[in-house]
Amino acid sequence: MRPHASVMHLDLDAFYASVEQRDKPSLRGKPVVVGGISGRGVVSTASYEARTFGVRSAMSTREARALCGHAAFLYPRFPAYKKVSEQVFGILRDLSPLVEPLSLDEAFVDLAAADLPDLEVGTVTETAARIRAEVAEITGGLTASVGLASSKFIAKIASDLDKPDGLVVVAPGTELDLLRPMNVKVIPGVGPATTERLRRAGIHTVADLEQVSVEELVRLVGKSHGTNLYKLARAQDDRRVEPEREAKSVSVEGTYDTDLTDRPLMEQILTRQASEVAARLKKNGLSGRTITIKVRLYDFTTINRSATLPAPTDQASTIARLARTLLGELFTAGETAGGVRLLGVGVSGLADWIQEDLFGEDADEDTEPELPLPEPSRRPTWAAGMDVVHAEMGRGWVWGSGRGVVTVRFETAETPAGPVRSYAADDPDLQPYSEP
DNA sequence: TCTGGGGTCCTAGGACCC
DNA sequence: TCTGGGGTCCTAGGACCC
Repeated sequence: MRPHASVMHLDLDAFYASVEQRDKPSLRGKPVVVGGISGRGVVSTASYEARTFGVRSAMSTREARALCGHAAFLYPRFPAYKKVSEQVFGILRDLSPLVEPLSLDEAFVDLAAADLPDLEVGTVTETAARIRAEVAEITGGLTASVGLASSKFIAKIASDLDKPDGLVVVAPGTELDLLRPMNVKVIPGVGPATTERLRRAGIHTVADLEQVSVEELVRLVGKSHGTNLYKLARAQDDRRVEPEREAKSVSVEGTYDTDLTDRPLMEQILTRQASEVAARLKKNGLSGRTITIKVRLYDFTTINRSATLPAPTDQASTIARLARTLLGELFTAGETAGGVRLLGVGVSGLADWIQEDLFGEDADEDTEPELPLPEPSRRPTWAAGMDVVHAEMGRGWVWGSGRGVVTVRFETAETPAGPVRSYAADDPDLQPYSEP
């Protein structure tokens, strides 16, 4: 714990949905749900208007539709979110060299490393207010909620207290007053399983937790978690803001609308996923020794099987071959019999170097025949939400599609709400649009 | 048609080495 | 005729986060 409220936590409000409302003027003020739209999809982000109907992140899209059928259901547009995220991180890095990203929409910033006259409450509060204004300015109106406190733990809790568009400063010395009445669930790392264990021990609030000895907590939830909880219940947190964190694994997985049972098809899927993993490894100059496959069965039980190579690889063919072997072992053991809903491949044990290819063999020749694959929650060619451009009407986005017809609304962030038109799905005048 | 995808960290047991 | 102990690597599974 520091003597000043110099740790800032910033969180962009309903991030994906807010970017959609910015870029789709007709959706401003309306319920918007971004996520997997197809059979087994879940909600990534709901706009605040959709939240009033009870829609929440991680809820199945099916349930979200039942709660708020008139919402706009959109596929995520990651390139757009990434661009906004980079703009915001630019602002944060101009403020301090110590910025720790937690995701596209969330970061810690160490104000003690910023160029500020002092770290008094007034100064850091003004700084945070300025940053929030800059974020709104550069992103075209997106709001951020910010927490300022003497530690990461309290800053994170603070940013949540006045969402959306909030700014909360926890004055040094007042941390425990804030914390004690709160439910243990507010502690990051305390999820459903831990909450239940603590509940059975009669521990509900942080104040309850504070009464429990380390020994007892370790007995309840394990050594590492127990000692952490003991400290956090006392607001003891001296974790640093870490600007660079190295990746530890790279993986690709997909959930299929109908369960998979066909082994050759599953091998094809693994092979394609292995190529994606290899491409991402190469792009980042990484390679890894441990190949893991992940298989989620029809009943949601999850199986991982891994094997470790003598030397790291970034070769699609090597990853794919091993992945198929691991899958074969599951088939032999009869574990896939009931059907598989999710299949994935990952590489861990990463090194940021690649062993010299001493024998000049290999050169990844993926000559596997391309078979049609069921896409994970197969994206229609015209996915709801995607950007398009029409030869005469200009830019717009896909409102919906089906039965050979695409309906488009012609508007962008810079226009007023625009008109809706429908076209044949194969109309050559209509094309997907991507940022130049 | 309940339950995504990309991660991180922890635990626990067995192999193996000194 | 008794049954070390520490350390590291590997595998599998689970909890959790956004």
